Amino acid sequence: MRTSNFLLSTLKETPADAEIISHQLMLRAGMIRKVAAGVYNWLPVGLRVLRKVENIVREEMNKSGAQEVLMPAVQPAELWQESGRWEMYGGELLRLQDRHGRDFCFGPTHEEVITSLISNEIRSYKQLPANFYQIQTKFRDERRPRFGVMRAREFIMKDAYSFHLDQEGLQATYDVMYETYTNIFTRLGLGFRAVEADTGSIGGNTSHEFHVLADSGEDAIAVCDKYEYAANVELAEAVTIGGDRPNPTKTLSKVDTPDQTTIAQVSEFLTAEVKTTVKTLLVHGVEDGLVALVLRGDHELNELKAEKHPLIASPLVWASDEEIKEAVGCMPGSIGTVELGLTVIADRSAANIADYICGANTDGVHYTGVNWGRDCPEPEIFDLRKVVEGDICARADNESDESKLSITRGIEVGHIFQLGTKYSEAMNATCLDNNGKAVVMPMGCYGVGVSRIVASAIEQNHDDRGIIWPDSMAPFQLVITPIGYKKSERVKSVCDEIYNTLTKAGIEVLLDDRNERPGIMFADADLIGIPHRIVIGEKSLAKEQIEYKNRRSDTSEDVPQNDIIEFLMERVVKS
RNA sequence: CGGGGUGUAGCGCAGUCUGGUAGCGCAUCUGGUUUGGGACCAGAGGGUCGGGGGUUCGAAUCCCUCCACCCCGACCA
Repeated sequence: MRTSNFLLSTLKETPADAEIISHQLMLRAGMIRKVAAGVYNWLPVGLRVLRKVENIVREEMNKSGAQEVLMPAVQPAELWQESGRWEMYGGELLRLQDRHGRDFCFGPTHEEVITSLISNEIRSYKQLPANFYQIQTKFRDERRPRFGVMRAREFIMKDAYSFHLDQEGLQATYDVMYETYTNIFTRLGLGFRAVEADTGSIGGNTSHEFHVLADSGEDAIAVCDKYEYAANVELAEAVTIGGDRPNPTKTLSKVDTPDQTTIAQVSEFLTAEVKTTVKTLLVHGVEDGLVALVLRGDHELNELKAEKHPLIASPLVWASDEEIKEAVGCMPGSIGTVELGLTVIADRSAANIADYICGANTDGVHYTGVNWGRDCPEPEIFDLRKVVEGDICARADNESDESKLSITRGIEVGHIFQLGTKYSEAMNATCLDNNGKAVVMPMGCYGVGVSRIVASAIEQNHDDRGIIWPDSMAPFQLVITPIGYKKSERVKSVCDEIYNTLTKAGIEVLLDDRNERPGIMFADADLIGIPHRIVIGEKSLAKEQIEYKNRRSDTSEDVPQNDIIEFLMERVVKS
């Protein structure tokens, strides 16, 4: 490709509304342009990268034995009513009506469509297992789209759905997909990690997320290398801290704490360590009435864990100030475990401390020296809190520095689930087993955020000059920067010859034949992140040398003109 | 959904408080001088000042209203 025939819409200045580096660079490099909140145009440079990712995903999926299909983006409401998600899915589902007033939605995911399709196509266990995928535009009406294509409303996703005779078959395909995803992200040249994950609204049980590791990631991941444990913080198990609960040593006493309502205020006012306080949070129960959740003052509630408790309403609903006043007689900030009169569920660590401080259920008053079993009933114990850096790994058999969790951040680019029979049951997807008996097929589902991968790769690979693509994703492998293309016949003919030879050899070459100053051409090539560059000018040709530079390296090297083709063929990865 | 903020040329911004013919830098186009890391000179084009309504002799500026976009939050006990 020649730049004279290619839309290189680079920007010198950073658009004001782009917050994170990948969004800024995608705009500056002329990869994307915004059409509406969370909706983007892909320009030629961007689309070339997107297609690279798509192709790698497609190749690896095909290798795994999955079959490509294409389902409609617009789906009839009936299918969603059948699965029960028309009501459940909420605001993220973009609902539409056709001219007859019939309800449709723009598909945010395709479990309904595929299950309905396959239930008609697959009749016999002999056709199983089967795995179908597509690469397609999805729409999820995010309440807050942001970060460019990282969290867009319209985006490209690879989604796959597998069907099985039994759980064993599902597990086997799940393992194959785990392997396939590992291959995909390895081929893309990304630093990533597979982590145990919550299954969220899609449903099902076993699940792993694949995260590209980056500080700007929206997810926190707890990792312990020693025990090979990695889990999304949403899910990561928090173990009890500090052995058996100590015996009480203090007596229960009431202290006035006027206007002290937060943990920080109370602990400072009473000159006590934060971890000797507990906070009592009131939420709605499954039945009418409130349930009290007790955490150590320095810990935070993990709402997803709380929602899994059978007595707690899901989704979690916080008690309002009025409800708290009515049930307890005080405002939030002075609630405690003594004579509370509500069901109490305590986090493992909160249940394991003695002589703690909590509210006295009267505004401006707290208790000190509170002990479970003596001053209030023993609580029900449940894992309620978010893990924090330095917690002991749930898989560890002893407490040591090696068994401590570290927390890193990641961008979720892949997610694999074992769905079980949630959808096949609802939509009656059965096949006959070898006894001629109808069996509801267990399902798996496997997603890759194709457009998000593009952004996450930039988060991981950039410098102050721009993007540094891994070879596998680069819009072009090589850029030829001539010095004096329009002035020097010799420069022009050498450039054209190398360009033609390499292009014929299947390498994607960008020849910068604009009549620009070298500084502009260098800046553009660096900004759009082409991994390999050669510079051809009269000066070096006089020495029969051609300058080569890798985008990642600070220095260039001179290559004899006669060896340049061989040199480049060796270094530049063919697409 | 709650809170905050911003809408002026393709991009980045000033002008709004205190009403009086719409500006700057970058980009674009023309001519010239340049040409190894975002050049210089001269000239040119480009704006319903987010939309609608109102006040006024006169509105980018004041008032009302709608819209779009961005940020923060959704942990308060």
